Amino acid sequence: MVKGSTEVALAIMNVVAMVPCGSVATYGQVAKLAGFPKHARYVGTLLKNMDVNSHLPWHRIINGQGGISLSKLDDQGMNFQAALLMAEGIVLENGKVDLKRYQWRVAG
DNA sequence: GATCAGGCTCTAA
DNA sequence: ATTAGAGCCTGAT
Repeated sequence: MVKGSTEVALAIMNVVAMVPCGSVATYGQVAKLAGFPKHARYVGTLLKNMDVNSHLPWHRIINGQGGISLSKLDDQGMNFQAALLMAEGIVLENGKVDLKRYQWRVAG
């Protein structure tokens, strides 16, 4: 992962890695915190390339509407990401997350 | 080297 | 509040 990664990728996955458990962050937020408010798309593009071995909370990254853009479905017939989110105590309503309740707020 | 596509967001009507 | 168009950047072909 580190090899071939640009400073943008490093900054993004750095922010993603610091997202607290039980909270979610939007692509734009991660990109902005990373220092690249325009790289909202790249966040997804990057996480897409990331494997589960990345041990990064990529599942905590969702779009601005609190919805999951992924199409990956698990045995439960639901989004694989959604399952991970619920596993952290996050409640999904209508397949979406209440950003007002779970969106990650920067402590500092 | 150029072109196309993508897990998005912002601004305008 | 919803719909439509433009913008930014990288990865793959």
